[in-house]
Amino acid sequence: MNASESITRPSLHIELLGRLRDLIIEGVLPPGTKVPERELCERYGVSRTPMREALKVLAVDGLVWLEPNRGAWVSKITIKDLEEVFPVMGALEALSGELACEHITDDQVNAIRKLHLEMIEHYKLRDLAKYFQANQAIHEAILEAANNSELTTMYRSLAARVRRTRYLANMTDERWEKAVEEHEQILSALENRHGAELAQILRQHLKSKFETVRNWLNSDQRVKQLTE
Amino acid sequence: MNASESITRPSLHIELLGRLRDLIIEGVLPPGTKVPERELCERYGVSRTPMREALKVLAVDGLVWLEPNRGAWVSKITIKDLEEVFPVMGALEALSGELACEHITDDQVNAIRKLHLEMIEHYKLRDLAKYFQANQAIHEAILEAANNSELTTMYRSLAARVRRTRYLANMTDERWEKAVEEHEQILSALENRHGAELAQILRQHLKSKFETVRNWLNSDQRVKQLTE
DNA sequence: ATATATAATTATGAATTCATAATTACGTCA
DNA sequence: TGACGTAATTATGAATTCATAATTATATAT
Repeated sequence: MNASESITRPSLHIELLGRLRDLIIEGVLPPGTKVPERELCERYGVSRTPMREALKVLAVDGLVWLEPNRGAWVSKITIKDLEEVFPVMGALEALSGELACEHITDDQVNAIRKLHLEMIEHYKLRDLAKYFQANQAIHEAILEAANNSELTTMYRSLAARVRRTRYLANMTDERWEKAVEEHEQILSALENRHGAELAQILRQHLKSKFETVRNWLNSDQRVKQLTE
Repeated sequence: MNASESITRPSLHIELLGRLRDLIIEGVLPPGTKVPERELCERYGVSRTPMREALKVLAVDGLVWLEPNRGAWVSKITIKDLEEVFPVMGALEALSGELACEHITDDQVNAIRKLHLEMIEHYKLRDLAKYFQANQAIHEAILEAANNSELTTMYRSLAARVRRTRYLANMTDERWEKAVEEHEQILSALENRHGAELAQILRQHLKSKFETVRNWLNSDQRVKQLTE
């Protein structure tokens, strides 16, 4: 018997996990705020049990902070946190580049090239939101090509935490241009299956991104918003 | 007011998390077995609520598998899983080497040298258990010197999963000798703060380890034990 | 008015309860 | 005997309840 077709309703805490993660990543629940447990339970029509199970998982993921007997709080993002997260993300991204070059098919390269060209269009039109979307899709496609689910899980978990910094608003024209140039190199390395080179570029690419985030975090109002 | 001294009792699910993790890593609960929820609740004198919270967290960690409406099962380890885990561990270990070389103090190097010499003694006496213990302590010390809590968390989570393969029994004399040689290089690179070199050695070191594990997994009875 | 002590309220952590799904035991019939 | 269907049992998922910790409101004294 093959169990792959068996009908399984996902449990409530798994469903909630997705919703809560989105609320935090999208910034609906901003860093530093208390997670309104009762309110969320009412909103999603569930009892506290699955909600609290989901919160425990999010705590391990680093998106919320559990204060014993005082409830759950949305994690703040400090510069120190990012200084720790980025090198790890860099290592994972470099690995994803290496593995992608080993496994990637021509079809997958073509798909990425298509995304790349779309991204360039968005860049030319200075459509930051769409640029960002295409950008993210490219990195996801490389991850997909790397074909390593452990890597994917870990990378996504870190990416989610960085994403909610919404650093994009702080992207300078100069930085943007550089990012696009780096993406040309990324595509080229992928096309030629130059794993080591791609790893190196992706690391550099992420380092530049970190600088953007760092600048963003250093601007006064942002520091307030995220760390108070 | 400084909250650093405030008294906080850890919640039950956190306590349980540690106990359960140990039970799985130590092999008391072998891969593929059902997690005896009721039994464990009685054993630790807790209700099902915190126990189930802990299981949800372990599921995210990859140590247990939750089958909807059928309970929790200790995750099996397949060769395919390890083929995914090892490259990721390699990348993380390489990073830990790089970062350690940037930050490590002379005291820390001395401590590692001491551990290294102890390890060599255990090797000469062919005391596998003690050798393994010292070995693990060295890798932990490098991780400590890297001074990156994100990295530490991720590395430990993967290391725990690999550790429970108990591959050591399968270590050949030849392999053991090679491992010791690699450790000489590790110490030397650390002493000289050669980050890139250390990263490279650690990656190689882990790759050899993977080969040992792979051989171990390929021996018939082990495959049965872990995957049936 | 401000600080402190006490009471009322609310939120949290965890046990318990309950509905339902899954499993096992039993009985029937070929 | 063994395949099938049904009943009894057990386990699971989630809601509810309950004891206690934390917070807020109120009262008292300086």
